[in-house]
Amino acid sequence: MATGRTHRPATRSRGIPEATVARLPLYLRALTALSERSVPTVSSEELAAAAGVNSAKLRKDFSYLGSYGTRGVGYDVEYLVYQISRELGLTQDWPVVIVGIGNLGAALANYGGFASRGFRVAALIDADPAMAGKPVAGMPVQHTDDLEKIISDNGVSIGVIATPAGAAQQVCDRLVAAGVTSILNFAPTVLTVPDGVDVRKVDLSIELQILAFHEQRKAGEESAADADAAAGPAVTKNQHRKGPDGDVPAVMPA
Amino acid sequence: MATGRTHRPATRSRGIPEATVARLPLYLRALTALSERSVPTVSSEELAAAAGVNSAKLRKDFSYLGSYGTRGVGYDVEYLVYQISRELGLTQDWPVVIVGIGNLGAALANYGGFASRGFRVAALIDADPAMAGKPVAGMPVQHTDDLEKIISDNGVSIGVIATPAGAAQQVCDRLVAAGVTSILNFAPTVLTVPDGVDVRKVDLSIELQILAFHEQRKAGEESAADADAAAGPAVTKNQHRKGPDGDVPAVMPA
DNA sequence: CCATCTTTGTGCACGCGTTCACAAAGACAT
DNA sequence: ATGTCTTTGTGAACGCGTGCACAAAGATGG
Repeated sequence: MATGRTHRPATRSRGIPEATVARLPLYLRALTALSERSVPTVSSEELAAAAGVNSAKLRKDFSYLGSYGTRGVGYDVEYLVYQISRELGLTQDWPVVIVGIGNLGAALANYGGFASRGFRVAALIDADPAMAGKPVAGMPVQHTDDLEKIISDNGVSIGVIATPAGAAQQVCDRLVAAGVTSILNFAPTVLTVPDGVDVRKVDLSIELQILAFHEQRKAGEESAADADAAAGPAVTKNQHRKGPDGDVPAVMPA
Repeated sequence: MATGRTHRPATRSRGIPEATVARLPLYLRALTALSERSVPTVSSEELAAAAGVNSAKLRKDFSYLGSYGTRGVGYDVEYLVYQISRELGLTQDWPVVIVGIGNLGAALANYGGFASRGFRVAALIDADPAMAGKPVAGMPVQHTDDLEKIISDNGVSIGVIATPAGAAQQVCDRLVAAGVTSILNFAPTVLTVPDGVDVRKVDLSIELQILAFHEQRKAGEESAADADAAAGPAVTKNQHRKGPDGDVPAVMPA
């Protein structure tokens, strides 16, 4: 017995499944596009195609929000845009700070998608004194020393971490201590946060590695038996069977 | 209908669950850190803590790869690093191209995490003639016209799309036609690709919106006051009907 | 007003992923 | 060698997410 049970049943979403929440922005984007083209109504089938999901899934997702459709007709685009926006909390303004104004941080600061939908970059923060005052995306970079004051003055509750991995946890701790309760982490590290703080991570390296896995698998299927020719000492350890896979693992580095 | 999209029942991983594959890079990172500190072995409990996952989950994940641990001791760090690397296909070199060298594309080009682990930026491609030849991350940007040639000359099978949303599908089509079978998409669009092509998307805006949802929920729990009748226009489902187009729907919030 | 047609909303079944809990396996001390 | 102790590997239960398939709801036309 190692640790006591601090079992949280995850986030108690107001009845809306997490998987559904993750798709709402997708629907919202598709709906916004329709709205701009002045399309009045849309069927679940059409909208699902535009969002790249199954239509049954879409209908079930919407059912968690309430009954906003009209049978025989479909969904009112404008109405749905509003409902989803409200559900996602996009009808209010969310000031965010970006910490770590390197290449990525600067790119994020310039990213239009931020401001487009309820999010406003309240401040850019960097630890490098040479960056202080320097304008990025039409906004002066501020020094990390003022982090706490910036957070509290602007009522920031969402922070974006784009620092090197080594600084991420420290920055995270300061953000949380200053009152930030949601963090979007671009640094390749596992962040530890107290209960009640949400962390989402975006990791370019991980995404690429997942792609590489599938890519390797695809390559291995077409021309089977050519990538395993690597030499290596025979290992008595792996006498396990791996199922129907014809893979022959037998290599181990010293 | 226009798109006859065949929906994939996910990828048919050769026995290794997709969820496990997605965690392997996480384990690999933690193991690499241990390796650099010359730690010889690690228990599932320790490694799980470092990777931020449940230890039982980690053991089950590893069980899909084979029996690489020693009971009573743990896992050999070096051995596991190698096994996971091999499983992910990181023992070989993956040339990638980045298309769309704006702020984000440039940031990606400079991102160290790319080159660190089997991935090599083979080329930077942009549609802007003014960018052509300009060095970014010590590498000259090439024009979109040469995309097909670049792909085939370098044997690129992984492409990164960092273009504006409007250009993404077109770029995607050209990449796929040229032989790319894995795409990492940063453009806020749903990409349609033929069977056999993997697409992973990274969407900053979506991540923020998901955070906003939880943030709103957190705020709403503390001060349960305005949830429904907030700023919503007085429109009910049945009354709401947009007449003939021309009228501006009055459903949008401030 | 009734029939028909379209599309939503959802009950249900199934499969995947997660977690628990424990037996088996090996290290280590005596 | 034998017993004890640690840690793995996994069977089994459970819960969530997905997709099918269909009844209910409403529009539309006669």
